[in-house]
Amino acid sequence: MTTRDTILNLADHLIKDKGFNAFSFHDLSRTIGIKTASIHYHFPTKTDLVIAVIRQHIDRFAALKESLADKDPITKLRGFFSIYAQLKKENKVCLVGSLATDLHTVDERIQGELKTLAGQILDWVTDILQEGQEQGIFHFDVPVRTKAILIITNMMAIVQLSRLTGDDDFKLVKYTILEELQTTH
Amino acid sequence: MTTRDTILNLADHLIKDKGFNAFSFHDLSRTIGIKTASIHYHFPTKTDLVIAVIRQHIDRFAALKESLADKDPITKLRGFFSIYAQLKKENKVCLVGSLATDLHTVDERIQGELKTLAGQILDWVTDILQEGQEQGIFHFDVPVRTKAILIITNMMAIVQLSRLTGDDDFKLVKYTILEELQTTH
DNA sequence: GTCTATAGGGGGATAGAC
DNA sequence: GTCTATCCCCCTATAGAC
Repeated sequence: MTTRDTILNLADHLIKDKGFNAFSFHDLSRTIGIKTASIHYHFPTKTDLVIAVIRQHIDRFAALKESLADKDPITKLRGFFSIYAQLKKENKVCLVGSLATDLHTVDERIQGELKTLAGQILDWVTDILQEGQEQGIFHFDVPVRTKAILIITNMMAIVQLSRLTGDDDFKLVKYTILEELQTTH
Repeated sequence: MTTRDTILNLADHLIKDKGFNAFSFHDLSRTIGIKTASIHYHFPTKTDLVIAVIRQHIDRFAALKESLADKDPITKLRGFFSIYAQLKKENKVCLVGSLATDLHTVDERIQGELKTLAGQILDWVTDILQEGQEQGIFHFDVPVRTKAILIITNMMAIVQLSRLTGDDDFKLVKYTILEELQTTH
């Protein structure tokens, strides 16, 4: 792995573990074993680094969506949930939630990139739910975009809240959503 | 209002606006019009200040619960939602969400206090849902504590996510939850 | 690409005068 | 209770050698 990618992945980890304002070039430097000045060669500013982190998420998200394109809606939704399951396993929160709470402290370029990522997530979950509803697999009474927001907010916040109420609450939420979607009311 | 309370309320505002690691004694100093050294007279350390902020939330939450004790479950739930509606109005996020994302960067005493607040919130919403279900006003198929977690996570995260997807999404979520709870499936 | 050295600012906290 | 003065540390970022 290139040094650039090592920095990128570690920054990604740190933002989801500690938040934007708590992670420093020294954190990266110490762990990777290069000096902070060297990091600036790969990413001129902290803003540039965070933008690259978000873009990596956008790319990986698109790749996940693509890899599941011909699967059934349940498999797609499980694929979406696996992102958060991995976060929970590492006791991290999601990038969108982490940066959204810090939104008023970051560069406008970061805010713009984050809106792109959030829009992409919302669009994909909306598509999955739409497809499942049309196939008679998912059942819900509210507009599909609204249902997508409800599910995304459940995921976003349970990785945060379960840090306080108990780690098992993540699986509880995940399974409940999957069950509830497939139940005929 | 005492200087102590002024500091407390401003710190509360800043944590929900910018996050724990982004707000400084200088922010407080500049706005209030006293020097940073004077703030340490009222709160020896930043940790002490944040703990006082959380305790104020615990007290106000208990007061809200008490003031609605003899009301119907729908009124109680609307009262709970009004906390987040006020946050959304000011484009802030909730204290629990803000500090949960920064959890690994704060003192253990803060973590403990925050767990108390989260537990209190979960208990109250669980009680409200239980009462509504027993009265035949609310309808849901999952365990009552689970349903409480789903609703709380919707609220926690929609104040974050709607910073990115659009402020109107808050009301959408609020009304959808209230409608869905009262719908017979 | 990575280093040393350093600039320039901001952070929380304390001592002691008033 | 609030002030001035100060300490010491951490932060992002840059210049220039290697």
